Amino acid sequence: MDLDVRRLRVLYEVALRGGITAAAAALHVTPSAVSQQLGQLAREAGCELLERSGRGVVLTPAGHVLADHAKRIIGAVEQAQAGLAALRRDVNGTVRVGAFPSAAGALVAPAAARALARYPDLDIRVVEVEDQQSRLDLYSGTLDVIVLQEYDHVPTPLASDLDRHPIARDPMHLITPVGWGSRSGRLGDLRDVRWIASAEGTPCLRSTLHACRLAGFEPDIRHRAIDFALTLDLVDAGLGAALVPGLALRNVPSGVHIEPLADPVTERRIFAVTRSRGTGPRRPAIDAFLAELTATQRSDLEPVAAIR
Amino acid sequence: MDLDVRRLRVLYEVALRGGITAAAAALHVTPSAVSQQLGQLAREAGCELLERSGRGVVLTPAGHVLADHAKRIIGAVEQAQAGLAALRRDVNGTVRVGAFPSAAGALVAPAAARALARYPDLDIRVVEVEDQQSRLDLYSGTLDVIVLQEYDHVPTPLASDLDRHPIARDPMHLITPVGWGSRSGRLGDLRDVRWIASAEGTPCLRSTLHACRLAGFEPDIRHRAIDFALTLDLVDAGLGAALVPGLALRNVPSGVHIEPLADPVTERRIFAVTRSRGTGPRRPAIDAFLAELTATQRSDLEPVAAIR
DNA sequence: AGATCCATGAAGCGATGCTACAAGAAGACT
DNA sequence: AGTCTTCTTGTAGCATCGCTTCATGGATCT
Repeated sequence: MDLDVRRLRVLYEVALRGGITAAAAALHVTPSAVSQQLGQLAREAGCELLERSGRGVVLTPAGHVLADHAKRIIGAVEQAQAGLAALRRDVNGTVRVGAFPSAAGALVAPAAARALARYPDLDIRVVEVEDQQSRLDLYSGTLDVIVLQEYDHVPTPLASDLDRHPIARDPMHLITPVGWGSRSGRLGDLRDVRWIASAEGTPCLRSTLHACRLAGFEPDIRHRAIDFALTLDLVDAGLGAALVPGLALRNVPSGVHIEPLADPVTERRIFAVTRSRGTGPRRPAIDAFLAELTATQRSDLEPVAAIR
Repeated sequence: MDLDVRRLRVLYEVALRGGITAAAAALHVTPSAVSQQLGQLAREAGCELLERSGRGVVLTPAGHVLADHAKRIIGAVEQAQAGLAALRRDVNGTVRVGAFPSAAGALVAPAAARALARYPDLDIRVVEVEDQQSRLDLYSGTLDVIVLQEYDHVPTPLASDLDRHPIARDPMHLITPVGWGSRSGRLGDLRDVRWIASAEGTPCLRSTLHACRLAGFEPDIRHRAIDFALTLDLVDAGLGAALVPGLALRNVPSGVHIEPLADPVTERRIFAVTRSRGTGPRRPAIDAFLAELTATQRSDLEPVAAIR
């Protein structure tokens, strides 16, 4: 007669991921188990919650309603745990952090190290994630904190039930082979050279195109690299110029010349996102880690100077 | 790592009933099971939730916090069920109604019969309850609707998370042995006769005393009856007069004379109480029953005329 | 048409939660 | 004081539940 909250969790995950197999993967069980739980839940609810659509399933109206309630219930449970942890006032438990590669290495790792040093009972787990996937994992509780980037001309919309915690501004840098000599950051001087940029559809590529067009030319992109380390290696080999955010400039090859991008300054903003706790405290462990993350010094963002 | 909602239910029940044994009875399990669940919950929570105090247990601060969250979570689950039922728009399931005896017989039973006749899938269960106990059962979900009474000079406080649904006003009647002749409802004429009243501490007794004192005398109470049927039998035997609410006047013995109590009119108000659904619908089944209950005709409240 | 992916069902096994019973602690009664 | 009662907690055993594995049935893509 009563709805089982554990099954509601399963339904919520299915609604989030859009399928039984995906939900099963997120829950670390087999699709069969998910299917059985949903079947039982439908019996408890007294009506069909999802129907087959092609190869997969879609939620019925009742399924959507119930999934929405499930979200609220799961939030209330998490709030209870947070309230309890806040009452104990001790920072422990696990904090799962998802971040894109350059932030993970330059920002999250040091912050995690500081937090772990300060709170011995803390367990921080860093996962490299894709932007889109990370939001699902944040909603489902697989992740507690995600670190996102936002290029200044591409604002990132954020749902109202998520909290935004600014971390840093990360200015773009112009990098060229040392053989080319210094350009003093003038983008316009590089209208006729070969370029290295990120893959189609990435915000980094859009940012590069945006900056070049502002400077009055269309870059001649010859090479594509998603990993900034590869970008640096390509530049080091003299294959072209590139625009790279400062955070990615760690362990720079010796053949790469770096200079800050002169006016107009192009930069990306880096921020953390957590599930919003409408009322009531967040888990102290999460707050402790966020404190370390947002306390990042400006110097951490300019490793260029240290390397040059 | 996660708090189990089923265990939170157990904790909530313990907080409500004030003990493990009482909670176990309400949950229809053995105290041992409750104790084990609480132990497991304490391990999940990471701190003690209750401590022994004398023969029983009391909640620790953490226990109170968690029980409070549990209440919210349970409410959210119930809201989910209500939302689902409202979506199905069909009136079915079980409605458990608690009422004091006279209302149960005169009001609840006919309303339940009408509701059952109109909605074949409905399952209504009427339970005779004590006022105090019924509120706990309402909170814990053992009952969905309780019917309470309120004498006009003794207002009944109601928590903010409960909804009040007025049903009827039930005026008091003056009943005397037929041999005494008609008194035309003047209470002052009966200052020197023997009286029959309810037991110490009952609101009915307070109401009788209040009415007599307003009329300027202290009644000479010789007999005590809680059940109004017994009161009527005692009056029928010529042992005294009594003040009885109209609803109790069913199947009146032939030797009993009934007349409405003249000014000042003393009456009790009868109302139903349900758990408040802050936002979102109530279960259609409960609404359907409430509709029948509040649609009670005035004629139902004056069976006197039909019997006289 | 074959191949692939996804959801669902049946059988079996391990874990979980219950009952029954016993023991210990703290009032209440005589 | 001593005994009784009441309440909670612990242990052993058993039923139920939920998972995995394996197999089946649709639906889409090539």
